Amino acid sequence: MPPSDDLPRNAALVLDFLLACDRPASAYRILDALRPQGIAAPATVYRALGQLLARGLAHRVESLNAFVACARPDHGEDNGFAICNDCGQVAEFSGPAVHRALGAVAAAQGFELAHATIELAGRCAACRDGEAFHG
Amino acid sequence: MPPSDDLPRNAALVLDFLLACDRPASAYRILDALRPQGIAAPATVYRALGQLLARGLAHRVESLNAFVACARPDHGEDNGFAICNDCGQVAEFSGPAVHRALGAVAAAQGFELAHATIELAGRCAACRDGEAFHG
DNA sequence: CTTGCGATGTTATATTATAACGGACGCTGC
DNA sequence: GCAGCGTCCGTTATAATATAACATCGCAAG
Repeated sequence: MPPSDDLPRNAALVLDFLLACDRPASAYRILDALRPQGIAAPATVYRALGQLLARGLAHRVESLNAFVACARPDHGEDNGFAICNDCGQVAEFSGPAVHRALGAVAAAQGFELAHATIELAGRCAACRDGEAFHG
Repeated sequence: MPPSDDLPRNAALVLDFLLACDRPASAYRILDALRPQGIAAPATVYRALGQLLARGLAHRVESLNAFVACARPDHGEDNGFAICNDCGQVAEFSGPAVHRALGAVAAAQGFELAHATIELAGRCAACRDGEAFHG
């Protein structure tokens, strides 16, 4: 079983909220959503997020200063995100070819790679299709 | 000639500072550095940064919430950064293979790619060498 | 029991970023 | 000239994001 089970209460609350959300949420948005559950301060949310990030159950989307539940907790770290500028949805992807290419770049520089942040901005297929109809 | 010449005064000040810096600087660090030159408020710095970003003369490093001068204003956009966790220095790189791979991932999802953020965290060659000596 | 540690609660503060307003300046058309 | 416009600039205020610091609580190991 995944280590999702022995999560502290607040981390579980935050993870549930992120999973229910279909898009990234800022720490303060999470805070507002979980006030009814007794979460009252930013530090509480950030602590819970820290636990989730450490377990790989959530990711930080740097270019949005926001957080998402991990879509593939089984896969490795260093996944990428495709962020739709129109609808705000985010798709997580793996991209082994991307990692190979990045590994090669790092190796060429003698850079010891610990973590890769890969975030694509653009328009998702659904929003492209929508636009085709409307103009 | 590059469009670096007809820069507004504040943008030129900020760019000079970033070029003099060998590492990323936060907007507030820039602000502090340029107070003697008469820059007094965050908005001023952010406006200048906006002009530089628009011209591709500087980049935002998302994972640091900081800014660097572009190391290769001649090359395309969407360059990547290799960020050393030890010394804080950042190397900008191009990586055509990376772009090809990302383009393929985007295409496979029907995602219309507008901009790619690629940031590697790890240890630069110099810091690795240093460590070899010290332990 | 008691000690130690991880999780939590709470307050305060630091850091990053933008909104909103008005003024100064140069340029263009008349 | 000078009216209109656009860009840049300065300033104040505020929003949004993130962490520091410290007290408490509960539980499991010894």
